[in-house]
Amino acid sequence: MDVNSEEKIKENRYDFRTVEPFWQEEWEKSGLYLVDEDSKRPKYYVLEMFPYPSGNLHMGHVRNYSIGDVLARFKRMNGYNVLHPMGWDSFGLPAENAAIKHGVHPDDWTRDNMTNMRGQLKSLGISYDWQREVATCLPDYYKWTQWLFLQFFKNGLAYKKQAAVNWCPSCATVLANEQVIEGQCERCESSVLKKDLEQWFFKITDYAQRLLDDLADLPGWPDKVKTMQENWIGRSEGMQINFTGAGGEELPVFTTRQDTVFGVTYLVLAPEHPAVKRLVAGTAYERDVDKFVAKVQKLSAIDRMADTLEKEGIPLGANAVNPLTGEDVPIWITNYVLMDYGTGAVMGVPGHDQRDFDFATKYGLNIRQVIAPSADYDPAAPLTAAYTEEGIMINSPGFDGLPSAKGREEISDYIEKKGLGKRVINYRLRDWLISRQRYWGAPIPIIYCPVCGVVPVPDEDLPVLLPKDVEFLPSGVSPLNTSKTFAQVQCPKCHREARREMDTMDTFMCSSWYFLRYCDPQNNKEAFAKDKVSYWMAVDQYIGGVEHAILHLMYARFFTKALYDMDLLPLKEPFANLLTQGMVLKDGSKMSKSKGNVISPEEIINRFGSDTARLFILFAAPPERDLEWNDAAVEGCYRFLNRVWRLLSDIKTQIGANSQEASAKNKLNSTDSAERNHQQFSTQHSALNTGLQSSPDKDARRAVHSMVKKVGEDIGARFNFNTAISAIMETVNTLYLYRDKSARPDQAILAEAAEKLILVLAPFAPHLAEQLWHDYGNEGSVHLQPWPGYDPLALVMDNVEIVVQTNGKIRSRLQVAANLSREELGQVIQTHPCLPDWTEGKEIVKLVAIPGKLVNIVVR
RNA sequence: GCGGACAUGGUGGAAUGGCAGACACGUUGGUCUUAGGAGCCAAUGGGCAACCGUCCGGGUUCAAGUCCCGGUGUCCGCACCA
Repeated sequence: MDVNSEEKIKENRYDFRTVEPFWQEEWEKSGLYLVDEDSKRPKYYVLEMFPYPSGNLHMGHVRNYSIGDVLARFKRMNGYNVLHPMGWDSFGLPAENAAIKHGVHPDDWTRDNMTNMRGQLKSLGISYDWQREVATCLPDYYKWTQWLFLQFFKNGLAYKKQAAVNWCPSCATVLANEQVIEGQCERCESSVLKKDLEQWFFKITDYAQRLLDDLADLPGWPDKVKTMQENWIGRSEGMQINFTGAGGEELPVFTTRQDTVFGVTYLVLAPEHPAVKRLVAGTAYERDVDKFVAKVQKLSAIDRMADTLEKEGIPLGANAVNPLTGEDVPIWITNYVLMDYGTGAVMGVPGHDQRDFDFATKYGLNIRQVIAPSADYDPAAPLTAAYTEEGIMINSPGFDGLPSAKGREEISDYIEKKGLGKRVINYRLRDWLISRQRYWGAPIPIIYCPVCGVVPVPDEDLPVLLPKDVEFLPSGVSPLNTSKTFAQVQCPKCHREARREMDTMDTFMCSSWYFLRYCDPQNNKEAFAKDKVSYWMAVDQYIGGVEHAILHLMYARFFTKALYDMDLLPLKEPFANLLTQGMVLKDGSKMSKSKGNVISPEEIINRFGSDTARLFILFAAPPERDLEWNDAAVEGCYRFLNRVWRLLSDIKTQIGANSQEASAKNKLNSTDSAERNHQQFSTQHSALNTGLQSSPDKDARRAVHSMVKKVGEDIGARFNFNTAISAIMETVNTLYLYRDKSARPDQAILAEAAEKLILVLAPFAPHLAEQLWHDYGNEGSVHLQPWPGYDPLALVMDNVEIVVQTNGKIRSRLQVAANLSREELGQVIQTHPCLPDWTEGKEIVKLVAIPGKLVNIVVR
C-alpha cells in the first residue's frame, strides 16, 4: 500500500482513533455532563446497575451502559435535567479471593481495578457525571452504610439471633437465603450446609405484605420481575390449628386446606422440631429417633432438596389429638417437613395431598377420603392417588355436602369460635441475614460490653474503619479477629473495656442505597440531604440484568420503604421504571473465561471504535432479548457509520456556501424546548415543502421527517433502539439514492437532512455526531441541542399504493390519492374496469375498504 | 410440580388485526482496482409453475405471525412451602 492510497482511505473514513478520544477530552474539560438541581427543567434520573470492579469491562456492561446512555442523551436533548451517574459496588468476595491467590491487598486490588475500568468506561464515551462517582469500599461511603445499619438497629429492624443458617464451606461464611441457588452457593457453587450460628438479620419479613402490595404501583416494571418477587415473597393464606401431643405438648400445624381436617390420620414434625426430643425422652423410640434426626441433619441442603430423595420417616410412639374430631393420631417425623416454614408441623392428610399419600402408603398409615370430586361419587372405591382438587365435603360431621371452598370458610369460623386455632398468613420470605464472616466489607458498627450488652457505635465515631493488618485466609472465623487492634474498644456508655463486632455486612447492604448517595455524593454531614433526594428520586429508568430480579431489587425496595418509615425519604418505591436487558451471548452461550468465548470490549473499541461497538449492541436485538455476538455484523455497523460519514462529508462540500446559514439557524434553536422547536421547524419549512414540485424532492424530505418521528418514538416510548437505528439506515440509503439518482438534488433539502441526521445519530454515535456537528460549522455541543422536530406536512403523501384483495388474496395494487375516504375508495373499486377480473364473475357480498391501506372484496 | 417468557429465511431480527420477512449480516454475480478484507451496482423464503410459506391442531374475523382454545418444544425463575 503506498502512501497516497493510504491517505485516500483515511480521508474517506470516520477516523475514530482521533475523533473519539478528542471529544471525550473536550466533554470532560467542559463539564458537559455535570448536573445540579434545577427547578426550571423537569428532572430525569437514568441509572444503570453499578458494576463490581472485577478488573475489566465485559460486553454485558457495554450493553447496559449503551442503553442507559441513549436514554440519557435523548432525554437531555428533550429538555430534561438528566442525572446519569456511575460508581462501584466495590466490596465483596472476589477481592479477597484475588488477595489470597496473588498476595495483593484487597484494597489495592480493588482500587487498581476501578482505575482500569474507569478508563475503559471513559473510552466508551458514556455521558456520566463523573463528579458523582461513588465507591462502596471507601470510608466516606461505608460510613453511611454503617449509619444506615444503626438506623435499622434503632428502629428494631436489625437484630441478632441464633438460627440454622446457610453456611458455604468454601467461602467460609454464611449466606442469605437469596444467595443460595438450588442448595448451592451463588458464588462458588459449593453445596451449602446448615449451621447453627448467632447472626445479624434485617426484618424484611415485617415488610412482606407491603413489598407484595406495592408491586401494583410499579406498572413500569416487567411482569416477569414482579412475578418472581411475588413468588419469592410467597404469601399463602391458611390456618393454624392447635393439635395437642402427649404430655400436653402443644403442636400447632399450618394448613391451607382446613376443609380436609377430618381426613387427618397422622401428624408429622420436622426432625429439628423442638418437641421431638421431649416426646421421645426416655422411651424405647428415643435411640432410633435420634439416629434418624442425625441422618437427616447430615444431608446438605442440595441433597435434602433433591427430587430423588425418598420420603422417609419414623414414628415417635406418641399420639396427638385432632382438636376437631377429638381423635388420637400417631406423630411421626419425616425428612419432607421443613422446620423454617409454617410451624414445622404438618397434619397428614393422605387422601388429599400427594406427598402424604405416598408416605402413608409406604408406612401403612390410614387413608381417609373427606372430599369427593362430585355429589354422585362413590366414596367406597379406594383411592389410587391423592385427590387434591376442590370438591364436596364428606365424612366430615357437621360439614358434609359443602363445597370445599365454602367448607374452608365455615371450618375456619368454627375453629376460631372454639379457640382451636386461628387464620394466619404465611410468607415464604425469610428475614435477611446480613452478617458475613469475611474481611472485605463494611464492619458492623456494634460494640459488645460485658455490662451494657449490645451497644451501637455512636454516630460521631463512624466510620468504623476496616483494619488493614488482617489475615484473610478463610478459616470460618471472621478475619477481623486477626487484627491486633480492631477488637479492643471502650464501651461508649460505661467506658469499660469492650469488644467490637467482628462480622462485616453483606455487600447487598451497600448496593441497597447507592442510588440515594448519587443524589448527594459529597455530603459529609449526612448520607444524603432530603431535599436533594426529593428532587432526583425516584429513579425514572433503572437498567440492569434480570439476575438481580430478586436479590438487589427486593433489598433496595425494602430499604426505601424502611427509610420512608423513618422519615428519611419521601418515597416508597425507588425505581419507577425497570428495564431488564438480555445477556450477551457468543455461540449460543454466555461469554465466560472458562468457555473461552469472551470478546473483550477493549479489543472491539480498538478495532472499530466505541460508536461502532455501541451501535452494534443496540442494533442487533431489542434490549430485553438475549443478543448473539456477531463479528461480521459489527463490521457492518462500522461500514454504516462510514457510509454516514461519507454522505455527510459530501453533502457538506456540496452545500459549503450554505453552511453559515445553517449554523445561524441552529443558534436560534439551541435554547428552545423540543415542543417549540417542533413548531419552529414546521413553520420554517412549510414554505420549503409547498414549494416542492417534483416528487423525488418530496420523497426525500418525507423520508427525513418520518425518520425523525420514528426515531423519537422508538427511543422514547418503546425502547426499540434496533428499529430506531434501522430507520436511520433506511433514510441514509434513501438520501444516497436521492443525491445520486435524482436530476437536481435540492440543496436545502440536503442541508436539512444532514442536520437532522446528525441530531438523531447523537444518542447512538455521540462522537461521530459531535464531529460532524462541528464540521458543519455549528457552535456548542450537539448533545446540548434540542431534539429535532418534524414537519407533519412533510409526512403527507399525495398518492398511496393500496392493495386489492378478493377474499383476502392479493389481486392487484392501485395508486390512489392518499386522502380518499372509505366511501370514495369503495367507489373507485366499484367502478374500476378490472373489477370483473378480480371478482371472476362471482357475486360481491361485501366490500371492506381501509383508506390508505387496502380493499378486500368479499365474493361468493 | 407451580409460575413466567419465547417460537418468523442460511443468521440477527421487522411487522397499531390489514402487502410476512423492514433493516442488517451472510452468500452469489457484476463493477472499479497493481491488489481488495475498501467503495459502488444487482440478486437472495421455498417451488419450473400455478401456488406454498410465521412450531403443530382447532376456532373467531372480510382479513390472523398478531386475538381465543388445545398441544409440542426451548429458555428462565421458584420448588418436599403443607
